[in-house]
Amino acid sequence: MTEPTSKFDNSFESVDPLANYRNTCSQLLESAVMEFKVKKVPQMEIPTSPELADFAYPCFSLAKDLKLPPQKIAEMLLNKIGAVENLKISAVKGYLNFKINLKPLAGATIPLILKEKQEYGTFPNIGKRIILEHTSANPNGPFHVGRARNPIIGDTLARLLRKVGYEVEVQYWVNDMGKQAAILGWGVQNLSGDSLPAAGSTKKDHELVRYYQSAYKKMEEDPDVEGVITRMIQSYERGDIDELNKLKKPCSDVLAGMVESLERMNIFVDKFVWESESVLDGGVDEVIAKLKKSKITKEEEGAYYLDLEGYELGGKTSRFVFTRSDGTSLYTTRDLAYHWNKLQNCDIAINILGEDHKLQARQLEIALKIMGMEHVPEVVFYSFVSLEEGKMSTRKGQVVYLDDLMEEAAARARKEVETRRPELPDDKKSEIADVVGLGAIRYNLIRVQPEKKIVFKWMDALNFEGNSAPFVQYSHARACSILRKAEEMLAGYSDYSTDLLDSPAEDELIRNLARLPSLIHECAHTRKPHPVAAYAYKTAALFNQFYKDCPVLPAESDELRASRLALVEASRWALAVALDLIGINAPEQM
RNA sequence: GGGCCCGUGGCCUAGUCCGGAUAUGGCGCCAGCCUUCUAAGCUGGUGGUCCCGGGUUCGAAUCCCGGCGGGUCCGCCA
Repeated sequence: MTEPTSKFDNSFESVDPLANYRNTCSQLLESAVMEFKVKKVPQMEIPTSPELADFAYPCFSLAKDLKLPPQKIAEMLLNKIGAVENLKISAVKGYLNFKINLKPLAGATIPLILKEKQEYGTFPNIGKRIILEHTSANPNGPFHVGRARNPIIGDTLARLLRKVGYEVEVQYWVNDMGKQAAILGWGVQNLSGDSLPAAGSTKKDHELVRYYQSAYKKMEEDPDVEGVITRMIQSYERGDIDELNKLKKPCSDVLAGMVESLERMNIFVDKFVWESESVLDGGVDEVIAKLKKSKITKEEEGAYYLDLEGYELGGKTSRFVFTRSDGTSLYTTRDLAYHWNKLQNCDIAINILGEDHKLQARQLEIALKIMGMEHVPEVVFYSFVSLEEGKMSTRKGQVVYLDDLMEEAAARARKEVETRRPELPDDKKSEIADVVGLGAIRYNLIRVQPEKKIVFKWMDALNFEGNSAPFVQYSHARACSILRKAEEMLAGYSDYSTDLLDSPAEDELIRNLARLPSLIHECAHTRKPHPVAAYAYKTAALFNQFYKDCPVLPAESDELRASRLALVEASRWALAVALDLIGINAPEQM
């Protein structure tokens, strides 16, 4: 199964306004370089600042081969290529620069966006199926912010992958076995709600986590309780269906509360797969049987493990234990069964995991290969969100719950709306506050590359200015406001001419709008969500610039007004598309 | 002890894979801009040993080696 490379393959003219130009430039470049008779496939790059060029080729390495100054090479290439329609090619400081003329670019980009609207940047179906697993948090209590990064990265990637034409199924693997499920189950069966501290919310996850916390404490204090819990674990791991069903109920209740939180964040799961299913349907037994046949499988006191000595896993790890002495399975075994099954039902499996799972993911991969699975899951790892005081911990009370963060964000946004738009009806205010507040949270957690750790600060999470979701949403709302007013004054723009858009602000904005499809393509295929946030911000900033420099409704002529209105609408859709990809709603007013 | 990841102005951050054009932007701070389409905005200024030391190269934030600091992992837990 070969993935399309991150290099663009130029077959998407109808989706990407830059595709034709990129194709042409690289062909011109390639044939010109070929004349030097060097074996080199020149790679174009996107220059740091867009005024310079849309594509550029640095001539330094060629200069070395030919023993000529880079600038000289650039000039020679320029001469060989000569004049090309719609392109301005120049040789500057050792670079061969290709700049697309604004008029043809605007003429290709704006009508395309106006036609596609929300579908701008949507690529044709690839005919491949992806199962993307994200979150899979234990259902024993509400989400805290430390865990929120997982669903946010996962959901954004799912949106990106769908946008470039994959069929994506999002799965959440529910850990309903394990010790934490037994503790929760014991708590619900043996504790009365009155004896517990009041819940911070009426949501099921917040209510039930009290049983978990209290049961955990009792288990630590009382060996009898621990004994009971251990027996519960043993019986359901042997496949005791009654015991499992008893435990599944509270898990499922907690999960319902967690899902509510996810949905409020615009995150939707297609399928929940229960860990216990892999035991009940024989999947785990199958895995154990397969692994036992491996040459590197060893046994010690009845427990079976893979001897991974030769795999260079680092540290002191060399064993992957897949059955206990009593023959029952471990979490990793069940995870293996889940993945065995999952991989059979998709072309590509992607998992979003915390960096603490790196070793485990590697072991899983090795075990899958030993079992004869030819493809293994791709994993996107992320670092943790911690507090300034340190790691988040539910038991130490050192947590910020996602629900509380969402409430606070919405409340803060509500206050802003109240002062800015006092005339709006109440429900409209609330609606805007929600969209802005929750957008700020998602934006803040997706804008940083996943491998960097994040220290949670209320000030950052609730930032409504600068590099933030509300900044982008505000630009979108401004665009919508102009369009609304245009409609009121019946200023249609069917006879606009993109040729009239030639100020510097318009130029930069249009070039940026044209880049969106290739950005989407790149981000999806490299599995990097964070540049989408940067793009949304950049587009909003350029739109604000345009907004300030180029009066739309008060434009000097009807034709100019019509043309600018077209650009406003195109910008509006690009902003909406980018926001949607990061799961943020684009309000029409705020 | 070993493996993996991170280390860019006071704070946050892009760029790092694939080395090149004056290192991207935000927050903060300072000075301006609301009688023209929403000031959650715009303009200008301030601020950098790209953790440190070597090496490779015409050229290193980027590649290699060695340190330092932080995160994370190394269970018959999940």
